Amino acid sequence: MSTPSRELTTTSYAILGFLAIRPWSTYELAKQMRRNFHYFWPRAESNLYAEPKRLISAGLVHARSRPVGQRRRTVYSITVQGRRALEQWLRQPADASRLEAEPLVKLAFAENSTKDYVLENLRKFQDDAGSRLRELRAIFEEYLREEDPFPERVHINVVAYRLLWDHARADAKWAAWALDQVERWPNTKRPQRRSTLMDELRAALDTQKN
Amino acid sequence: MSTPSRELTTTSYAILGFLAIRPWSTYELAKQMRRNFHYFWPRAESNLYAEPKRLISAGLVHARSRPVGQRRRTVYSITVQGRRALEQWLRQPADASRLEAEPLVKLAFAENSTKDYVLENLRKFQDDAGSRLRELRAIFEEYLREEDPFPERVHINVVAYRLLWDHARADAKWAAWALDQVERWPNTKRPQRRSTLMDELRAALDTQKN
DNA sequence: GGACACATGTAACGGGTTACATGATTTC
DNA sequence: GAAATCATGTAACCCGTTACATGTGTCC
Repeated sequence: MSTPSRELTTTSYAILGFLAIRPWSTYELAKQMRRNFHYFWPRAESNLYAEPKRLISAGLVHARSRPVGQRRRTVYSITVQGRRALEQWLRQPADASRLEAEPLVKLAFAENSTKDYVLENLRKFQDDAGSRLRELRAIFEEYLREEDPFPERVHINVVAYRLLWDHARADAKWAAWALDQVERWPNTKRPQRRSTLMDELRAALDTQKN
Repeated sequence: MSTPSRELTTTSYAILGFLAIRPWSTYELAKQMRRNFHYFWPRAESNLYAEPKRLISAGLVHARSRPVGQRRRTVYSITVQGRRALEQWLRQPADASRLEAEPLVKLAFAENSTKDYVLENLRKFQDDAGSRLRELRAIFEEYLREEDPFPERVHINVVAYRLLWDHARADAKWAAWALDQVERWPNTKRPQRRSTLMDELRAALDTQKN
């Protein structure tokens, strides 16, 4: 077995996974990642231009470049070894998912801010959830019109997109509720009556029952 | 105004925010971040030992170290400038939150795996959501017993924790549903009847109505 | 007095980011 | 034929990570 000198990253395997579907040029890959992976594996596009080279030196991918004017376009395809490596990677347990939410960091220190700024922050969060919802709806409707580019993958995508949808929904709902809560604060430094807050906590705990 | 030579990161401001509550030693800070921030701003603990130094060189924090045996313990406190910097940072709009979900990356390439491995992956995801739920419940109950260490911050924490709770709930629910869906796949490469999948999509879209 | 968890870091490396550059293609 | 946008990268920097090292209290 050929151990690659350097460990590949999740991003490498994401590229490899796309190449297992069909050959792509880097730009197409980048566009595809932006469309599909952006919500759960966000990466700067410039980064994606470096990855295939690592895959090549590990022998998992090979490149074929044709001249286009003075430039050349490189199209990558997966090798047999690449498929094996991908399959093997898929057998390892995945790392836990990880959320990085700067809006929550700012909220956590609200005492040092004003209600107006806190509300503004929440509204932005809400807008953001709203646009995710809209984008996902557009994708879903594409599926319903049977215009999805890889119909043989529909079963997988339906399952995966559903989580993104649920997250966006949860975010939107929470934002509306949070906005309402913050409005009830006398100011950022002082809680409202503790008992009403405890009711909210109990309400949350109750949602687990069903 | 004193522009710090190097831009501070969100992690720096997170530390600064804690120091705005009271002075802490680095170790306490690390413990506190692990407890509270771990879910929405995960960072390796070793990283936290470097941050205060940057804050010091920006004049936002000062250190007082006392010997403890042959070592010394350093306790950091926020300066007046530090408070100003924190307040100013809180006024800027926050970056969008960002999810990195390797389990979804693996799911997205399920065609190259087997149902068993896909199911295993989902079960791990489910367990993970379950333990988050349990940990959050423990925290909530601490609040209900009025044993929370910073009662003057309860209003903020209730709002912030509620989002984490909703996410964990959404994850757990999705995992159960996804497990069921995957069971219905003939195999990882072939979808079940398309129309039943489209029904799932429509069901998702319907959730937005209420 | 050995083991073990708690406490406090340092060193080195690298993946990912931002910023920049420039060729090709379409639009008007 | 100018402007805008699509396509294809490179360079440099740095935050965060992993791995390591070692002191301190405490439990038995």
